[in-house]
Amino acid sequence: MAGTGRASGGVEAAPASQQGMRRQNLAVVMGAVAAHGPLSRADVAGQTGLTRPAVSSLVDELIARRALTEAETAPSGRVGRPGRALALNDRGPAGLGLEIGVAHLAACVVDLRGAPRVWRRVEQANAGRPAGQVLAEAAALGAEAESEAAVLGLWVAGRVMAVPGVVPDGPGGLVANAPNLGWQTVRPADHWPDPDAVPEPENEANLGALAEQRQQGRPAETFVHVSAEAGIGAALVLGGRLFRGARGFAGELGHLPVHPEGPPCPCGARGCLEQYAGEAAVLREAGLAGAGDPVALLTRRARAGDAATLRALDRAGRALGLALASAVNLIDPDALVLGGAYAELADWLLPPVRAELAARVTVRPWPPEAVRPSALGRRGPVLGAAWSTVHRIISDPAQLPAF
Amino acid sequence: MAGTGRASGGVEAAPASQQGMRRQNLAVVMGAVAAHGPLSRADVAGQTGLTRPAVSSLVDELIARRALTEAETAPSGRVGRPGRALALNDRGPAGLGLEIGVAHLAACVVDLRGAPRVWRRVEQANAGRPAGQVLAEAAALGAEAESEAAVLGLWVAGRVMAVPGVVPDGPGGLVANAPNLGWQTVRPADHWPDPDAVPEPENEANLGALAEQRQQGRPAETFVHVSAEAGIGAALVLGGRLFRGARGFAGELGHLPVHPEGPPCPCGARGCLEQYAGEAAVLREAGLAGAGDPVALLTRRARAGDAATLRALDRAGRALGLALASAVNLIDPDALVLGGAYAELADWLLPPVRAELAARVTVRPWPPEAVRPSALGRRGPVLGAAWSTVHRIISDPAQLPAF
DNA sequence: GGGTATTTGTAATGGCAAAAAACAAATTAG
DNA sequence: CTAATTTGTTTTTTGCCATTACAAATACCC
Repeated sequence: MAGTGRASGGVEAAPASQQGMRRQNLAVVMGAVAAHGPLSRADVAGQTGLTRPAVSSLVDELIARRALTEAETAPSGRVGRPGRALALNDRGPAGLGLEIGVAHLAACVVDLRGAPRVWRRVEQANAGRPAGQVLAEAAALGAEAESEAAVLGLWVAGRVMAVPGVVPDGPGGLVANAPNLGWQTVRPADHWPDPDAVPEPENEANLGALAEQRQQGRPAETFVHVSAEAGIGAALVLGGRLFRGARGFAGELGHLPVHPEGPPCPCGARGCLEQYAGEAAVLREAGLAGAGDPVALLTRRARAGDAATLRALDRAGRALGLALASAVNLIDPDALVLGGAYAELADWLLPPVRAELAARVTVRPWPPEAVRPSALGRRGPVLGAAWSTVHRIISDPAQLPAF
Repeated sequence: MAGTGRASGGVEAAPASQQGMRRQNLAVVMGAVAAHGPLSRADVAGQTGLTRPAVSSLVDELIARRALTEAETAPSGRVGRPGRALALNDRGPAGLGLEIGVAHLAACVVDLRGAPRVWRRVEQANAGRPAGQVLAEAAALGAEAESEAAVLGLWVAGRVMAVPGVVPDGPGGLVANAPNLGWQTVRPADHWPDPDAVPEPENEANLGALAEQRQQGRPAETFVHVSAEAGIGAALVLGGRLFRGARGFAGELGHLPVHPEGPPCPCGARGCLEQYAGEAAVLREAGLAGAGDPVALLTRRARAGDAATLRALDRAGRALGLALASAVNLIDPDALVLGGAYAELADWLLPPVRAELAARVTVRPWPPEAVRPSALGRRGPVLGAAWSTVHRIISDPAQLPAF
């Protein structure tokens, strides 16, 4: 995965060297500045446990690598020589996020502080079109965003692309399957015009979850991020790290058996959650035909008080709550986040979801507020894609080129 | 948790020091010897990437700490000076495992190589008795085992106790709730006669999972270990590490909603797995009264071909398969292990479990052999308790006293 | 059987990074 | 203006691994 490192696991640890020590301490300093705002060298020493001379040396290197900058000395108000504030460089390395959606392309660039500085979004239907064509357009959008970022003094140090599909582990950068786009084993590198700017693909639900984690001030360490586009997927963040499963298939929430003898699902089973809370099922139950943006349509009808729509949403919410009850009993997260289309329908989905959870999560305390809509909505995946590069740099600044 | 370290997570990493480097490299050497049998210093250097002089120095220290021993020089057959074989010391530090079951006490001591050297087991009913009394008897059993181990040249470097209940995180060593024993917020330290020999409590299902992981030659990195005693619990091993959830409640498989409108459960919900695959439910469905060992009774009846018993077990297996289908779709493990009582009933449970999984896990390949009975059966938890100390020593030998 | 090549383990040396100690610089308190 | 305090750097020390060199123990070859 991009940014947080794929699960390593195993007993076979690498030996520690002096370079490794240096590398880790660079990351420690970087992390302290990232987490606790502008700090002086002495503050960093106090926070991390490193000595002041060590911090000085590390900071020198981080400044040389354009990761940190020295701000002007702030009037501290306390006695003694004032420290010189260190902050993450907002005119240095940056992360590019791309997104290929069913109905849009998006790009954004964020600086090291995490602030989005460049936005691009194009509404266009991508389903069924040749992958090479779509990727070329995404590349053009990304190049535009990069050149606009260059004007702001930013240079892109990493590129990650959100796609609505399965992205297996491994260095290949392969999209194994993206049914809503009609993609099968597509390798972006094969179609990208600039071979030095090929982005690493990643599942959009995973990136949305990373974005959500960052968005929270004190992020939930362990949570489940549910995201509905055409299918229903969940991303698991466990102990602060994205968990992808043994084969990269974790989070297939849409095929949890909700009513064992329920309606058949194209997957071959019966009573899967998608048959109750999937986009097609909700539209069918509400008696609507899917013209235009189905989420907007549902929102309009629900707000107007249409009985069939409200009934369909309630049914979807109860089924979702049932599936999430299984997730909570298994995983014991401290939060559930509804993202994607569910975030926009939260007004109608949350009550039945919370009711089911209250009834079915009984062996541990479960406050209803633990399930909440995503704060980022549709921008989550792009932001997560861009942020994941920033996260990678902050957790290992040694990979930046020295000047 | 005992042995593998509780989830640390978070961005706040500790700074690396030279002592830390040394510490890690001691563990690297130790891990290489533990994983790949007897090795010479040169072999270790080749395997780990450390240089021979570094390995020499590290090995000296490990020998001084009684973690490694030098065996006699083996006739290698190759040209050149033969290396001196290093092996884990089987006359040095050891791990004590204790177990408090509903109907027994158990203790065992394993040496650094993982071999059990001392066994103790007492069949006795512990449910409902005063915790202090039971703990005193367990302490006596443990002391016996320790003194027998001393005769073999082993000294106990850590003590872990398996209990059928909830053990929250934190240093306290607290058993929050063990319904089958009738314990509520019991702190072993308060009742232990020898304050220097207080064991750290840990949930028995978790320890059983650790034991299972070690038992496998090439251990499954990510698997779910289902264990049925009176309740149904699951331990999750994700990426090689035990996962306990945000609050320590992960793996409450028994209360996954299997049939949403099913029979009411004491937990307050309806249709929980325990109402189909729990001990009480199976006995009721089979028309049996719980006299004596209920698992032995069920096995006997099933072997005799009793129709009601077979029907009850089939029903339990299908419900279990349904719940496990949810687990597989969510977690994407590469194996499911049936432990505890389920291991002994595997002949009758496996077919329906596998059938349900085959029908309901469709979005990823799922070979039926991926679900298998535990190889250790009832000894899993004690062994896991003892092994967890060994694991702790191997992954950080610096904590051993120097001589 | 003796010499040579090969491999192992140790000893001496060097380099690197952080810790410790000492010091210069910049501010506030009086 | 002086003393106290805090910051950041310079210098020295310490600890550990890498490199190099070397002694020891075996197999191979003649």
